[in-house]
Amino acid sequence: MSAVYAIENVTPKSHAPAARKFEVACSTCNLRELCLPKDLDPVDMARLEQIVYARRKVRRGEALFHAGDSFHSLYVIRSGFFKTTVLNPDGREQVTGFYMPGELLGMDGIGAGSYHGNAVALEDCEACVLPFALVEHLSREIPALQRHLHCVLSREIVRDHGVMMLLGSMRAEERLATFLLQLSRRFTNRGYSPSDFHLRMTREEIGSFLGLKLETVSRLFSRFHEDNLIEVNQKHVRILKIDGLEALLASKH
Amino acid sequence: MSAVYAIENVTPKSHAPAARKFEVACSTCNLRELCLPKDLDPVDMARLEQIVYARRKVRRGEALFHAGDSFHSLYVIRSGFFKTTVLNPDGREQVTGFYMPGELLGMDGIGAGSYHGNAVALEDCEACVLPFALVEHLSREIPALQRHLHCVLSREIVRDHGVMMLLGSMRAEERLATFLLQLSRRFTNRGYSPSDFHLRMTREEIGSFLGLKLETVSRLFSRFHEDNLIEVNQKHVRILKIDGLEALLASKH
DNA sequence: CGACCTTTTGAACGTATTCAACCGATGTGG
DNA sequence: CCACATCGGTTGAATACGTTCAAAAGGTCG
Repeated sequence: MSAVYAIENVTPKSHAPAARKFEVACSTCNLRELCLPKDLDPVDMARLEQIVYARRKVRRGEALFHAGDSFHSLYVIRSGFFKTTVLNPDGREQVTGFYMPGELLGMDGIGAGSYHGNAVALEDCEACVLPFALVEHLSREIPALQRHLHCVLSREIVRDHGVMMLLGSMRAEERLATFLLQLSRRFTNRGYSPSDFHLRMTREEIGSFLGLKLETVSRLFSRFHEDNLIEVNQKHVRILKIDGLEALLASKH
Repeated sequence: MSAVYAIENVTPKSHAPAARKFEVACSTCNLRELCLPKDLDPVDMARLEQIVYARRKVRRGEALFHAGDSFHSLYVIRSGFFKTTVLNPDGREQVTGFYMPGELLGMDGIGAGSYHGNAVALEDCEACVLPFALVEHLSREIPALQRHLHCVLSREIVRDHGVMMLLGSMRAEERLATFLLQLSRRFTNRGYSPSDFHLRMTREEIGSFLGLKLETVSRLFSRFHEDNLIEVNQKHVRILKIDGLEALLASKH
C-alpha cells in the first residue's frame, strides 16, 4: 500500500495523522448515512475509517480535480457545493451535475486512469479523500463496502439516465421544474428546508446543465414567479406550490 | 452460492451444463478482449468462466429485462444489437443508448436492486448471463476482475457524460455527425468496416437518443447525403468523408 | 398481394436562441 | 467613501432552428 503516500497533493497545512484521525472520524460524521454502508459492525467501521486519507479544502472557483489529471482518489463532499463539467474539443462547456455534501465525486476517473471531467467548487468546500487503491483493497475484505461502492457507481449511472431523459425529451419549463424539485428533494434528505434554499450556481450554469441558455432560465424563473409557483430573488428560491411544479411535468405531452 | 439457481428464468431450451460449458468458453470467445480483463492467468480464466451461468436468446423486439424487474444479473452481448430506454411517468420514452457485441448491459440495476430501464433487442440477439452475486464473489478473489468491473462501470458513466454533452450543447447536425462517428469507431473496434454499416435502429429511435424528432433525423441524413458526406439507403449507411463529419463538430460556434 | 410500418419531403408554426439594452449587486482603487 | 468596473441577472424584439402536421412513396412481412 505504498501507493497511498504518492497519491494526493494534500494542502501543506493538512493536519498531522493523530489530529486528523479524530477529526475525520466517519463513525461520528453526520453524513455517514449518505456515504457509508449501513449496518457496519464496529470493527469494519474502524477499518473503513482508515480509508479517509485526508481532507482537502477547495476555495470557491477552484477545482478538486481537472479533466486529464491522473486518477488516484474518489472524494466525498463534506461541506459545500460542486459542479462537474466536461469540455468539448471546440471549447464548449457542459455542466454534467451539481453535487452536495455526502455525495461522491471522481467516479469518472476509474476507467481511464485519469479524470474525464472537472469538479469545481461553487463555494468554499471541504472533501474527504478516498485513495481508490485503498477502497479497492478494503472492499475485497469487507463485502458491505464492496456492495456499497457498486451501488454508488450504479446510482450515478441511473442519475445520468435521468439527465438524458430531461435533456432528450423535456421542454424547457419541465426541465427547470424537474431541476427545482430535485434540489428540493436533496435538501430535504440533508435536513434542510424543502421549499427555501439558496442556489449556489449561476443562471448560466443551470442553463448549461439543463441544455438551455441563461436568458431562458431567467425567463422561466420569472414565469414561475408570475404563476405563483415560486418566489425568486437572485439566488434565493422559495417554492410556493410544489404540486404546481409537479403538475408541469405530468401535463401537456 | 445457492442463489445462482434461483437467479435466471433461462429459456426452456437452454443447453445442459456439459454442452453449455464448452459452448460458452470465454477463453476462446472472440469478444474476450472487449468483456474480460487482460492478462489473466489460465487458473483465473477458468474460474472466471464459471461466472457465465447461461446464455439467453432474445428475439427482435423483445426485452432482455424491463424497468422494475428485480436485478440479479449483468449481461454481455454476444451477438446482435440492443437499445436501452427509460420511461417517463407521463409515458414518454427516452433511448439512453445502443449496445453492441462485447458490451455490458444491466449496470443500472445494481443500486436499487431492480433495473432502472429497459433493454430491448433490435434484432435477434444472444447474451451471456452474469449472475451479479457471482461476479461480486469472484471479484473479491480476483483483483483483475474487480478492477475490470470498476472500469466498466466508470466507463459507462463517462459515456453518459458524453451523451449529456451531445444533448446539452450540440446542434442537430453535430449530434447526428457525432452519432455516426461513434458508430463507425465501435464497428471498427469489432473488425467491421468503419465506413459501411447497417443501422439496426429506426429514425425514431435515433431521434429519441439524440433528442430530435424522426423527421429531423431523416432530413439530416438527406442533407449529409446532398453534401456528399454519406450515402444513405434506408438503414444502410456509407460514410464517404469521415473528416467532413468531423469538421461539422469543430466548426461554427 | 395487401396491410402496415418506416422513411422522405414540404409548408406552417412555435419554442428557445440571439442580440441588445438595462439594472442591481459586488468589489476595487483613487 | 465614493466612482467606477465587473459580473450576474432581467427583459424586449427579431431570428432561427427544430417541430408539427400532412401527404405520399418505399419496404417489409404476414
